[in-house]
Amino acid sequence: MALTAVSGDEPAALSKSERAYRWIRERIESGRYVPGYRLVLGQIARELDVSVVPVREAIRRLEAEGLVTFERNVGAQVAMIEVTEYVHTMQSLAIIEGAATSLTAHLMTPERIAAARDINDAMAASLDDFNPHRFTELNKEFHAVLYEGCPNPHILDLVHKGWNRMRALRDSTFSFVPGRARDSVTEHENILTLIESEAALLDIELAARNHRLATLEAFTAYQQAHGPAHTS
Amino acid sequence: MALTAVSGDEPAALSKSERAYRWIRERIESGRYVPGYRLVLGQIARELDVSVVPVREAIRRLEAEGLVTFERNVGAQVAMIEVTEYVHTMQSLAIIEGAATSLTAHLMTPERIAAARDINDAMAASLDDFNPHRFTELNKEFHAVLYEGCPNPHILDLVHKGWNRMRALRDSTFSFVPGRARDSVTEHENILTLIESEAALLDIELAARNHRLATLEAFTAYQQAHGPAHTS
DNA sequence: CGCGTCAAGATCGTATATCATTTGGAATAC
DNA sequence: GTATTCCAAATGATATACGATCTTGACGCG
Repeated sequence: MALTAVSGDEPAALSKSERAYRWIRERIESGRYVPGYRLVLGQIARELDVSVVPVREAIRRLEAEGLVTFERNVGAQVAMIEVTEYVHTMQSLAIIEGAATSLTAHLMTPERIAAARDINDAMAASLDDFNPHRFTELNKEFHAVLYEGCPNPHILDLVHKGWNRMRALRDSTFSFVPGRARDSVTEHENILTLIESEAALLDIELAARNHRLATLEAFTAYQQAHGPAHTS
Repeated sequence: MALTAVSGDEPAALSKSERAYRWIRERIESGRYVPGYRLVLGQIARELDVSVVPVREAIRRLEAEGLVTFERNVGAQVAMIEVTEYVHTMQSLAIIEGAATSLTAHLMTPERIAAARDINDAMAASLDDFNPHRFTELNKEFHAVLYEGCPNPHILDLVHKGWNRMRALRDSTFSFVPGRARDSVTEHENILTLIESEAALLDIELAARNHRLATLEAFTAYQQAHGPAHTS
């Protein structure tokens, strides 16, 4: 009942604040809003055909999640990541993702392991004709297969947030450190073998953790050698 | 003018939205707003002598942080924690806090270790004439000494957020599981010994992790035996 | 006596309006 | 030519107003 169709459209079961949130977030995650991009309230409000109030709320949520930074009376911009923060985030991601992987290990079916191995094979195949962006995508998929079944949703959430922070860096470490990709594929296979053989969970956890820490070390070593990249 | 000390002054270097955020958060963390307490926008706005808009933004931020839950057209309330979520949060806290502790271990000065030991001695002394609330406070202080110097601010932040979630449960596990407190003190001393003797970082990490996991297991075992407590 | 319907109050959702702050550039003085 | 001051446009911050939705309890019917 109550066809109050005066204003034209119903709430669509989604508040405008929520719509704004998803809209902005999607644009950040898809890369259309690059790190440092300035989010102007009025402009976004016009594009979404809403007032600024819901947009403000959306940005506040994104701020609390760390996807955007905010300065009073100045505005919001897509969060940037500096080298030091990258290192810290990678380190914590190593710990959390390692734990998530080991917690998921005994739930891995042969099918899922096969799927992971397929992805890793694709990564190996792409080593010639190397495309960092593509490789990073596959890398993410590979690890997602290993931890997405994690029975602890809280840890899973932390892993996702960690990956989100990483996206602020254009194409992850593989863009900078050429040799790292090949080692990475080898370590992937090693992790899969551990899971298949039902190795001790701690061994799996440490393998996954050290895999990521090795990537981080490759990055920092490269930084040392070549001077800081233009990450700001 | 200035009927109330808070009205027409200058911005005081703090936006109203920010003030509302801190005000609500302080009330939640101090326990004045217990889990489940309903946060009514208009009421809070009147108490702070501001309009509802800044209050809304504050609550959005708190929502994104997980301190409050929100339902459309119904309102916000201080986040509650159910048993299953408690287990998941404790598990992730075990992992993160263990990592934080080991990362901080080699930065621990003899003074800080002594401070931690003093706190643990106080915990031991309070075992007779047991007060769960007091014991929980000391427990938090003890661990804080062990990880607050963590060089990775990101991990430190995660530890804090984990503890925040825990507060939603009245007085932690020590209220339920009488025997656990004594074991806890022993394990604390064990951790301190490991740090003092500069044991392998992994051993320290696992000791800290298992210490918390043991508390969790004591809780779940108690749950099994006595039926679910009234945690809602 | 129980259940459905409806109306009133409470509360949330959003738009509009106004004030405050920042920022960039033009005008002016040196 | 450079530096400084000041003004105006852009943008953010907040208040107020009104419509939408939910909750609650009264009322009538079976």
